[in-house]
Amino acid sequence: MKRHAFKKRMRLAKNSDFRAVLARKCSSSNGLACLYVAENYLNYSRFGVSVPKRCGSSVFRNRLKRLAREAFRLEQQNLPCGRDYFLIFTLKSPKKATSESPPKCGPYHSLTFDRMRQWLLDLTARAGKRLDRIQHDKTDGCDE
RNA sequence: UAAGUGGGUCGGGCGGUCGCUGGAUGUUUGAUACAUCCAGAGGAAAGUCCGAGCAGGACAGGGCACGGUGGUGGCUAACGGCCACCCGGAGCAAUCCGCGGGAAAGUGCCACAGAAAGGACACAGCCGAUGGCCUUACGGGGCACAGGCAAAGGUGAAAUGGUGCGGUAAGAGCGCACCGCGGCGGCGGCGACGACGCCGGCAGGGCAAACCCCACCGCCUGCAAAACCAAGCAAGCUGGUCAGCCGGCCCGGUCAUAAUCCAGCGGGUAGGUUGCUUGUCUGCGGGGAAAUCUUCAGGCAGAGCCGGUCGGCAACGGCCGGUCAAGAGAAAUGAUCGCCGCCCCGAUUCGUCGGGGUACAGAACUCGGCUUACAGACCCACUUUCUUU
RNA sequence: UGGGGAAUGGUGUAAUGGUAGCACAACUGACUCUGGAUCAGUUAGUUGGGGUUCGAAUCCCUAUUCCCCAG
Repeated sequence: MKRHAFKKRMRLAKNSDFRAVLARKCSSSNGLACLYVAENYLNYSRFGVSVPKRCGSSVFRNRLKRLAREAFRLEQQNLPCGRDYFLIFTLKSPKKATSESPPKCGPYHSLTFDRMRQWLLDLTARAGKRLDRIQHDKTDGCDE
């Protein structure tokens, strides 16, 4: 039976952890969210989410975080091990509902769990590829 | 039957799979991991508009300043909250709305318009009965000198009570009727106040959500408060001692004569535990060397909730019984699937089928309120109208 | 989380309770062969909802949005 646990130690918790991931400067984006990757040299991966206030109400921001964590929990077997991931939601949610547009037509509100899973796979693949390339260049540089 | 008013309750349900947080037990480890059991968001958790608890300010006192409240009586730990009543306004009514003390303590403002916005009757004006002067055909006529008057003044939100009749030279509460207003008296009410009777012909405009006055209340800061542990930097510089602190001022109080004090600069950490989620006692058991910690069971105390009963119009209070106790910390309370509810749309062989929707919103020290947001569902009481009896 | 403050044309800002003003921008016209500059004119405003007042940008209540500070 597969384990799909997402324990406390697999979360990015401290401010220094988040700063370290951002300082690695290896990211990919699809216009709605942005994923940063860094090596952590552990035998498991860690994950953190940041949802700015402009994305919506508190309830909705909570839902975004839960969806992202759930996607990571179910997909972590297919991801390379020993890395820190930091997902940032970047897009601004539409303001108060006008008579023209109902309030729940933003790009995030039509988001389902399956699409979030697709996002995560896509972003992690692209960012991982970049990380590999940076690593390769660096080791080459060190060899010289 | 239709329309409406007020109050209250709920705010999807069941099951499968995979997960998260806290606690207990068991196995285990260098940190830990795994298994079982139990518990795990709301009526507004929200806004942060008030009031308390709690913590600190060395003591936590008084006055001033400043701020808040503002009909009366009650409830409450307290409140700007709640209940009942009074007054004013809206509505046919149920009912709703009102920061609703003082303008005769003082100051200020009242633009434009208007004679005038509070100072007189100054301006403009009316009359000139009475007295005076002139004239006369002796019937009277004229002048506006004395004097009388406050009605009328294109205004304005507001103009020295209003309407009507009488009255007069012209007028006027000058007189009368009704309405308004003020004072007095006893009566009803705890009181705000009310109704009645008598008297007064009428005081003297509005604004206090302008300053202010009166009454009452309020020390200040806030769990990122505060305490402890660990790590780490520095042990330096400047100023003070008649100081400094009690956050504005005074009284009063306190530490205290010089560092191990205070303030500022510089430097360094920004990790953990407690606070923190009912409290306390007893019993059995478990951990620990001990202090002590803790599961479970029972009792007690509570400002939680529900039901009953008593007092009260009610808010609320007393008694009895039952029930429930979330505790995260880059921040848990979830994701997905199936079935069933409810609403809408389209088909319908009236058996159903398909599609869509199911609100507002997420605890952060804890309570009592207020305000704001909200798909829908249900209950109770009442008012008006229609129909029937 | 706690504290403090603000909201005025598209933008930046003034206004003792009494006609909402100024500058830039936009538009129109004049000047010019055309554009710029200049001149003349126009449009467009007190964050929403209540209340006090004869009358609120201003005073009071309430909601919304934004900004600053502490750590």
